[in-house]
Amino acid sequence: MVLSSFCRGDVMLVDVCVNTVYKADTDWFTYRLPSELSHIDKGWRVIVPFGPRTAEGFVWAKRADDGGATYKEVAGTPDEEAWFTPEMLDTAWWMSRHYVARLASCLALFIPGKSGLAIQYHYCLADRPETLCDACEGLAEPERVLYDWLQARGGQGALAADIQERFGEAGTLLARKLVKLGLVNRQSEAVRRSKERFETVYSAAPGGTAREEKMTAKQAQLLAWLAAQGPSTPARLAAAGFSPDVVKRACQKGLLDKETRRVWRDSYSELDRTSQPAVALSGAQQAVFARLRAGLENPAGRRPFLLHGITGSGKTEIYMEAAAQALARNKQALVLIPEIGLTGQLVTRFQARFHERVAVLHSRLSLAERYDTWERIRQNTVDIVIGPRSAAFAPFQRLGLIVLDEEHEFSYRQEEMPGYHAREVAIARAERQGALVLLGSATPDLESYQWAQEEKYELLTLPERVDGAELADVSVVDMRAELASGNRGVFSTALQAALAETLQKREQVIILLNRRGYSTFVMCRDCGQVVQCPHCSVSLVYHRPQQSLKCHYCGHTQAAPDVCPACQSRRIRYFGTGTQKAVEELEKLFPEARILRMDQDTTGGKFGHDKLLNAFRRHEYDILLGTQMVSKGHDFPAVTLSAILAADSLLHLPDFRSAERTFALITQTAGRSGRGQRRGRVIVQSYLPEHPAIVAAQRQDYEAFFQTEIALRRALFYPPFATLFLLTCQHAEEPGAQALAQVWRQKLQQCAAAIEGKNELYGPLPSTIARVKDVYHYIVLLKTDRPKAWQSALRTSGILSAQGVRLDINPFRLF
DNA sequence: AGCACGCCGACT
DNA sequence: GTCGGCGTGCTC
Repeated sequence: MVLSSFCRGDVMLVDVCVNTVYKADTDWFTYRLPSELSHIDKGWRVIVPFGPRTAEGFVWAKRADDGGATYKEVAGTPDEEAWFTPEMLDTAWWMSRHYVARLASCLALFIPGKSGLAIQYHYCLADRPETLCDACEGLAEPERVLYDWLQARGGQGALAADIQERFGEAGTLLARKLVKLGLVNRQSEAVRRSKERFETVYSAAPGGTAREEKMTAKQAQLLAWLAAQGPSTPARLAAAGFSPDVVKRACQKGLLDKETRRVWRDSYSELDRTSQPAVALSGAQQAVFARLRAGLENPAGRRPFLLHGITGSGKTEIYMEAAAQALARNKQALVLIPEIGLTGQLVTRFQARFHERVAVLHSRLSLAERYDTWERIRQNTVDIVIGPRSAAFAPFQRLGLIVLDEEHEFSYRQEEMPGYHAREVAIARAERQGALVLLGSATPDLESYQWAQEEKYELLTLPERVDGAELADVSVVDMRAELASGNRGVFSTALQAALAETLQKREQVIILLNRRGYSTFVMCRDCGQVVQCPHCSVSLVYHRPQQSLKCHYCGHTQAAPDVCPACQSRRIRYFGTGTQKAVEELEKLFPEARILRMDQDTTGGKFGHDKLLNAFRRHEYDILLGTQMVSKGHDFPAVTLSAILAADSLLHLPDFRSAERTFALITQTAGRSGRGQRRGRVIVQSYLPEHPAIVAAQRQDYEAFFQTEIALRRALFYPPFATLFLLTCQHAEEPGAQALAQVWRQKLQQCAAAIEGKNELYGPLPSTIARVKDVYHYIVLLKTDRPKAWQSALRTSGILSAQGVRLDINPFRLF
């Protein structure tokens, strides 16, 4: 019997991944399990002492004591069962090795908010022996004030948060000093960051009606109402005219059953839930779906599917059919989307078809709401989850399908450490749970398409729009010629003509300009000085509504100057066009048009995006002008013209993915046009119309773009042919950042000697934006065809415990 | 990240 | 002689 090895007297040890920042190369620390916690096992969340701190930890392994050393004890657990399933533990392990990250930080991703516990420090006066009186008398003034304040609070003491509220940041330091002097005791307590919410519900007791003779008229009414309406909360009963007194008496008489039940918090549950039946699939869709169904039926040897479907080809219908198939097999489906709020009607359509079986995880949900949704997933009460990349870590136990919509989007990569890619995590989890992966895009990531060519993925295509709609007609306007002919505005003559025509026909327009603000930089005509952010190495952007200059990197704001800050000249001018100025120009050109601006500055609040997009959909506006967020997956049938004002803005960035991003941006924007019965037009304004990315985008020819770009990647040794390791070294002083980068370059050079294959090392180089928020950034870049060897070499290089160094594997940008 | 230890300069 | 600066090292 397995239990025999756990007999009484055996001391059990656990290896615990501590979920806090520390500088050591180890992934776990060993603790003793006290006998009252002997039920704790692999995958449990625990509370452990860690140095002078109390911390949250995750049990990685459990074993019998070898008597070799003494260990601290596990202090407790916040849970009644293991938090992590074996599959989650395994996925986290894979992530920690693949991304060269700490195991605890990978495990933490499986918890909403990355931690389930908040550690509260509690200070109270020590029982003061007489010997300490002197210390007390000799206190300096600030400590004295805190001491007296604590004394006034009596036995209850104060939390660190209370002290900070009263005395500010300095209060924490004062409190520590008092602890050191022995005048004050500090205790730590771990509290759960999110608590379940319960509500009371009343229902008619089964035998209640049999006692009719004892019932008052009101009570009879109450029972009848409950019989009709079902179990109800006190609030609902009160609203129906039954006072708390009536309910209480009825309950005492045994007429009612009182019950407490868990409430699932979800501020999105009241969204549009109009029912929509399944739509019949077209021929091409059916062919694609047949492959997917075969994949769902026969998991053996199955690869991830890449669905390359042009814009408007009905990818969402395929996702829904595949999800329905998974549900029919009693499996769960996860639909990942780049960012909620920018997903058009995908959520609405899923909810319309699958109703309450769908849960939406939203980046703007509160922590409590996220916790509740995770609990519902864990309890298997939802079958379909739609969410952003963080949803890839939800506690599924019977996944049948993972969909990544718009799989090329960069928001699938997490910028904070560990810098994972949701596609890679999805594939890792799917392998472990036997789920099918479906990646969908009109402009697949070059890497994904290459894997499809190499048959690591199975390629599915939807080459035509549904209902015979035609792809929009794309024309490119050479802005150099426009400038030569004397038009210095942001709207070319061709675009102005197209706008006039479209507005006259009462059709809608989407215009993309990838820069927010009014003017993109401010320069003095006499000394040539451009106004820079005092904390970052970027120029400040003029925002007209506030009459201020803003930094788009750190948020620094200052008043817009009338004279040059450097030479006091009055010949200071505003250059470049952002969305604010573009709207202003548009208003001058078309005074009658109703224009809606959409960028980060106009989309605040929980439903910021939805509000604007819905107003545009209701045709309350003629023109939608904004940053990239206007180009993402929306479906507006009345839009027949879309335009990109500065299509080459991304091409100037020093990044090997610039062309890929430009092609995707143009194609996606073009896809917004002509989705209804009328054919759409697209106007692309560029100073580099001959660039291959723009030429291919004009023809909407992904295949051609892929062929030229992949050849470049191969020749220049870039992903998918190389794996990139990007080290970013940060320091408050520029020489410090450079020196740190130099040290790491040398370390990498030493590693390279032991790793065969192609390894190319670059740097130290100042990052494109050398300073952000007063911190200097230098980079070292490694390109290699031996990623596995480098992952293990870097793991033992001390990088996990190094100060001011971060490592990204295949980062989504290099600058 | 915290916090302790420890090794040198400005004060009683 | 000692208070306190922050460099270095550790967290089972």
